[in-house]
Amino acid sequence: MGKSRTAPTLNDVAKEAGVSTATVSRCLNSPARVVEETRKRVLSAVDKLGYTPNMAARTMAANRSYSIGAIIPTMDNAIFARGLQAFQDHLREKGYSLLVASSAYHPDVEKDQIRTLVARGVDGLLLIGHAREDEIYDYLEQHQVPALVAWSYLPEARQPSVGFNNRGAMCDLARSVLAAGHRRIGLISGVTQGNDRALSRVDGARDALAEAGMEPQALTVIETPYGIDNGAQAFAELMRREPRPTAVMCGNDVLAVGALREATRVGISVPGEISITGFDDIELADIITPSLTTVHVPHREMGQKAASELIDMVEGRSAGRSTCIRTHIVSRASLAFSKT
Amino acid sequence: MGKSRTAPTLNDVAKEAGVSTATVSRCLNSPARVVEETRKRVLSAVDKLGYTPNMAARTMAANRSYSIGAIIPTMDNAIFARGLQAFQDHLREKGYSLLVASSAYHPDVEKDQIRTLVARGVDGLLLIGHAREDEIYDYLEQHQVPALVAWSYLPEARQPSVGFNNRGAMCDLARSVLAAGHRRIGLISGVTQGNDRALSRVDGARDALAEAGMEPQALTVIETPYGIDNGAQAFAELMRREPRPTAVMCGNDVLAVGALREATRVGISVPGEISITGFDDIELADIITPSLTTVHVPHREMGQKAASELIDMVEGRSAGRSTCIRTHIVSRASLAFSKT
DNA sequence: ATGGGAAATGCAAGCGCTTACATTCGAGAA
DNA sequence: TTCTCGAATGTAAGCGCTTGCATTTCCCAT
Repeated sequence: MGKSRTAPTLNDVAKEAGVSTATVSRCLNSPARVVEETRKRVLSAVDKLGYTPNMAARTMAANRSYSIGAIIPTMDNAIFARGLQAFQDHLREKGYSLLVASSAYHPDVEKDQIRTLVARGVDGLLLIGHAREDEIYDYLEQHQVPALVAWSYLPEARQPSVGFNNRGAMCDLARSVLAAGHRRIGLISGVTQGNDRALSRVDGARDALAEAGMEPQALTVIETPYGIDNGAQAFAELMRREPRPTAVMCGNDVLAVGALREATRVGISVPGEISITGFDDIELADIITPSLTTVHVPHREMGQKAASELIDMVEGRSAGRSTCIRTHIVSRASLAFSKT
Repeated sequence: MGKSRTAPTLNDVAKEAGVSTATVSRCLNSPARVVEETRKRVLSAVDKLGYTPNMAARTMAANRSYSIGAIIPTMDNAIFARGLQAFQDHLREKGYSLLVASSAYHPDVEKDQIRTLVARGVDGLLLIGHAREDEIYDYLEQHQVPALVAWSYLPEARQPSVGFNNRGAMCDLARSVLAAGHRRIGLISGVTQGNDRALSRVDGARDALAEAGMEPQALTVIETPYGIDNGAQAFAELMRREPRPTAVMCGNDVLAVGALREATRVGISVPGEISITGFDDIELADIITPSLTTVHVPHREMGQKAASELIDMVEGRSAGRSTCIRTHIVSRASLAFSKT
């Protein structure tokens, strides 16, 4: 309503309502401490003036920003985008805002972003995966910024995590592949350097082979950054290997889609000649032809749980509990019995 | 390095370097105003103490936060995620952080988010589409927060925009459909209420029909929220209409994928019996079978341009220039000549 | 009536930084 | 040598809010 050039402050509201700024502040933050009549007066003044608290000032005075930072490798990938969306929805419900940064899978960038977000006074931080210099965790501790790891579940790690068992899930999937009679398996992994999730998935596949009494060489691993084209290229390379694998497992669905595309391009039938598996179960997995056998990860649930746990930590209700989100294998067309 | 319980402040640095806080501040913000020798001393003190400026304090004192807010309908959709990624990359390069909120296509939620972000002191705001109460623009003006609209280009609108011509692009695409001999066309649109992009796309399709001298009834429009399942459902409904359309244009690729899936499910051949088109050219469009004829939108370019324009506005270098991003039609398998 | 004590409110000191203005310094001009 | 003036630095007043502590108010037991 006001035609004032500058936004109303707590002081303006206080004057308007005929109380002190302290009372107005209390009205807004712990209404119970203010008697009803006063509260009404204050709130109507707030309304009349169209007052909105200045968060920077509040942050400074209370040393609390009601904002949470999240650093994810990339938003390009539907996986993170979806989880992040759920995370932010829940945050918002609880009155927190989300500061997002993305590291492009670059440890140095991530480190920098962490400093930036901490300097911005975030109350808590969501990080993807555990692999990270100890120094960073020290820094976070020193600054008393609670951090929660997601997309990975490692209860014994220094940081609490809300995620899933990448290794176990991949092992289960590999068991299915083995059960389908495949004995020469290719694995297109994401870059494992600084990415514990990618690494765990590789380990999981190895576990299954070992368990079946097979030699490690039965598994040919290629590492490549996540991306459709990279998946396609890696697949092409695997096809040149002798002996050719009869099944290609992929570190995530994006790589798998690339592999599938390449197979189609060069006329290799899937799953006729070669079986392919993915990981994550993004929408794409069910849409593509042939549909992808993959590991379903409940990203929304994870984002939601991560938000609520992180808020509990921030508000001192928890010292950091780890939660394991259950995944399951989704069997679709791309995996079939080995013909050999 | 310090084992102090609390982070070092400007004051600590000043003491360490034997100068006043003003000098330290100047060192950090306008180094040229400080003589070299002093600067060196200060910077090494900064280093030694591991000082990081407190952004809340800075925001408060300078009335400048070096953060930009973005409110997008959803991150679930790959389109926004990708554009947003580019946006934030560029922001970061220029020293800005990104505050993200999503409105779930809900005007009220969006309004609320705008207030929240303004209260948080963002220096500028990125909004998707123009359709919005005037009151909101007044509010933004009153608070002197520059806002830029993206995903839509409307040079004559109140707010500057960096986007593309939704109407023109859809019109072009519809021309191709007509050129392929289709005369009964179905259109699965996103919800147009409060979504100028969706509405423009419908208008664009109508333009092409009118241009070809066809009656408006030749176009059957169904509105549904974006989503694969919704696209499938809408497609099913279109198939029940008499006379059945020979081509179904979709408001975006996600809807188109749904339509395609439904066609496959009920055994309607695409493009044999029915042609389908999308909009956006997400990765999916090229992966799916049959591949989707669609409008290619350079999202990364748009995000990038939006960031640089918005920063220009924030830093007073521009009063808000609008930029039109060029789109083009990508012809793939899903559109073919009408057999009838 | 009155004293006591809890509840409600006010007072004012910061939070860490920027910046207008004041002061100091040094070098060249007179 | 003294004066002038611009450059370098210091001083200190906020920015808008929260919160510990002081003060006032009000209700009830006595």
